[in-house]
Amino acid sequence: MTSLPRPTIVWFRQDLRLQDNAALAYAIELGRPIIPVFIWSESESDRWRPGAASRWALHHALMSLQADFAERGLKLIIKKEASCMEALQELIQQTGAQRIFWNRRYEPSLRQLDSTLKRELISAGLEVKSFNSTLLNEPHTVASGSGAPYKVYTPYWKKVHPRAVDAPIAVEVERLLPVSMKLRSREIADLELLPRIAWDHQIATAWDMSEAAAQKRLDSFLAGPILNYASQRDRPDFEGTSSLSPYLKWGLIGPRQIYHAVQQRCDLEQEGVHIYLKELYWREFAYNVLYHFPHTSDQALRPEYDRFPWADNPEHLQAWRRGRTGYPIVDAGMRQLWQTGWMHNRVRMIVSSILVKHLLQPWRRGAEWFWDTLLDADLASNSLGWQWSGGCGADAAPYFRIFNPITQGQKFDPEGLYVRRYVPELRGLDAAVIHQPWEASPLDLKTAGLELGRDYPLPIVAHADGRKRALEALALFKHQQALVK
DNA sequence: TGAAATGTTGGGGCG
DNA sequence: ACGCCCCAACATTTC
Repeated sequence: MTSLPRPTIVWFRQDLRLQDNAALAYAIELGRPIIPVFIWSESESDRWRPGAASRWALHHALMSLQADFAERGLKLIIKKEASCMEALQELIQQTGAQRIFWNRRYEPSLRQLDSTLKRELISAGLEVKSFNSTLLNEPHTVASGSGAPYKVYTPYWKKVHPRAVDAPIAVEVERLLPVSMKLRSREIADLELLPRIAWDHQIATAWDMSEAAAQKRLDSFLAGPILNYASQRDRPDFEGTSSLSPYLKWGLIGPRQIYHAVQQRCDLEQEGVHIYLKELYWREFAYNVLYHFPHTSDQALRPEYDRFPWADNPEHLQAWRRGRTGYPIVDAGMRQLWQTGWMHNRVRMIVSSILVKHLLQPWRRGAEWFWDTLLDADLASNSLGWQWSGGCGADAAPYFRIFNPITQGQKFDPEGLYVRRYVPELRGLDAAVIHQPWEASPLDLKTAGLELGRDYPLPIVAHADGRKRALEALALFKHQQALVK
């Protein structure tokens, strides 16, 4: 019997694509049969196990990746085990694989898991290689002049943006070699990533979770919206943003691909293009902060804020979650999130300001809800965003920065189109009052067929009162902290 | 990637 | 013609 070439395992995790996949490309270079595998080991995840919406996205991303491999005669192996090590060992024993490659992850608990695994696999005699396919600049390569990690975006950006970005890796998929033996694999459905009760209908019509769809979305964004990005990105009533975040989440597209497509197809002098690239670096900055300050998914970067006396009001929290705060722009955002698995970024800032400032709820409650409901739920970006709103993080909003949900609505949804789309009970109201229905005249309300307090709630707290309360609470806290020091 | 309060300026109405 | 007031528009400061 001729000795068969030993296959290479490519372990897919948050890089569910064929193109620009460094681990896969390197495996192909070796010219040996490849076993692509995905492992679901829930018991190994910490409290930030993927939320319901991103599990939905994962299911569809795996279906798509499996189909893409099947087209080339390969089977994406699905494993469901208590531990990744167990799953990998079984595969190694069964196939005689000698090498295992993957693309690196950066979430603190996953990084720890990966480094343990790498050690164990090496000591078991395997060749293990890891790659970067997720970031433009990995956090360990970025430090300030003094050697400290950056905590402020602008100096971070100034440091990294002049660096050359590696071109996306062209993966020669036609050279993919399958293994000849039949390998045991679970069905993707066995992972039970889909919801038990079918709440995903609208999400399914809004999102096609495939590598091809990600590229299509990139193409259409670069062909139009990016030109007006400077002004339109803040308008939730238009599709002015890239909407690529759900694809970035599981790596259906990578930032190198986005960056180079922008470089090649866009006028870099244009303001919108420039601002968009800066947004891509916000994602990088978020990874940088979480990597260097691994506690910031759970605790404030500024430790004194963990002693802030946040309110604990389950009714308020629930009203916020369900989009029943009585502020139309907030409720539209929360319902967009619930219905579509995504929320416009401008509105994310408004809804988080309401929760943390007007309602004084802990930013962690908001982060947990976003984690469960966002298709793009990303630990680094989510933590950074919520700590920004909470005023307790890196480059955070100062404590006195409190959004006015009425003026924000009027400014960024001037016709009320966004509100009408997601808060149907307000559809009959005129643009002049749609962001403050309590100001509508009795006639307006009658015409709109609306009774406040019955069909739509009155504001959960009057803006002026909520603002005043937050300012007082935070000023008092600042004062007390100053005394403690 | 704020909002509100306060300050300043300048045009126009009007006695 | 002039001073006075009002107030919008803009600028600055304060939270």
